[in-house]
Amino acid sequence: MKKTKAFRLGDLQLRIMKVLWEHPDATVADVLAALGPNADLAYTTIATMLRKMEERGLVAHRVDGRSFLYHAAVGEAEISHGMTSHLVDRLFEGSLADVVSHLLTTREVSRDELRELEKLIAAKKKQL
Amino acid sequence: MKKTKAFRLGDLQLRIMKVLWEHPDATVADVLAALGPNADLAYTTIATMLRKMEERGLVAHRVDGRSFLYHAAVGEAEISHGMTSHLVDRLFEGSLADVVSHLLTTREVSRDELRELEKLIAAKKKQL
DNA sequence: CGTTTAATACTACCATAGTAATACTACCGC
DNA sequence: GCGGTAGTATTACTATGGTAGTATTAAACG
Repeated sequence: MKKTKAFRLGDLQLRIMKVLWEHPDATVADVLAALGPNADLAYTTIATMLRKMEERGLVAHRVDGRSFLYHAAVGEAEISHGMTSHLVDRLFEGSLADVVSHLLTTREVSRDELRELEKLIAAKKKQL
Repeated sequence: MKKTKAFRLGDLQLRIMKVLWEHPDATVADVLAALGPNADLAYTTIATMLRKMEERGLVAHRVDGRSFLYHAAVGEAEISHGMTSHLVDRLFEGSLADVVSHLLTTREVSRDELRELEKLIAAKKKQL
């Protein structure tokens, strides 16, 4: 069993994963560019993070000439699921209703969004 | 402004906060006991964590004889909101529908829970 | 060919979370 | 009053995330 512990991703690591999910086979320079100039990071910072993340099994690379082409080694669904479940379990004891209730009371919600939610729930209901 | 950065709580820290929200004015021994014997931690581990958390402004204490009585210095709502928002923003770009959709597809959901969610949404709708 | 240069590798910090042993200290019971 | 004990204080160590400088190497260009 792998048991990647696919939660516990730092902010930068998650941003890098997002880049790799969208652009597989990215070089260090590609990732740095994709993070945008707002994220004022050194080239070597990204390179180091990618190496550390590869150690952890989050990403992998293949060689292309002198360059490494990195790609995500775990899917977005797995990470999302891991991180979300972790939070829901830790903070709301796994109660779905508690999470949604919390979200509805603490965030700005538009009428459109509410309609969207109703649709989601109706669909799920039919599926049961 | 304090800007407590009220997310980024480790697991143990969150468990301690939960204890203090339920039992204010708890001693180190009280917290340790409340965490249960399953959590096999040393007395000094809790004491150290509490001191570190006090440095960060998460908890505070008052003196009672030789003992410190600890209480939470930030509310449960603030922590929940901070942690949840952080995750929703980082992982789902702030989209409520995306979060709920994800929760519905990745977790076991009972018909009762769905009904509960519908009720929550209906209530919110009326409130707008 | 030799030199610039672009790539990775190595090393080194700092911060925070978690964990705990050890040291100090003051009260309480005898 | 003295010693045990119940507290806190100090110190320390591991792991991980973030950040980046320096070293090395190999390719490319003239």
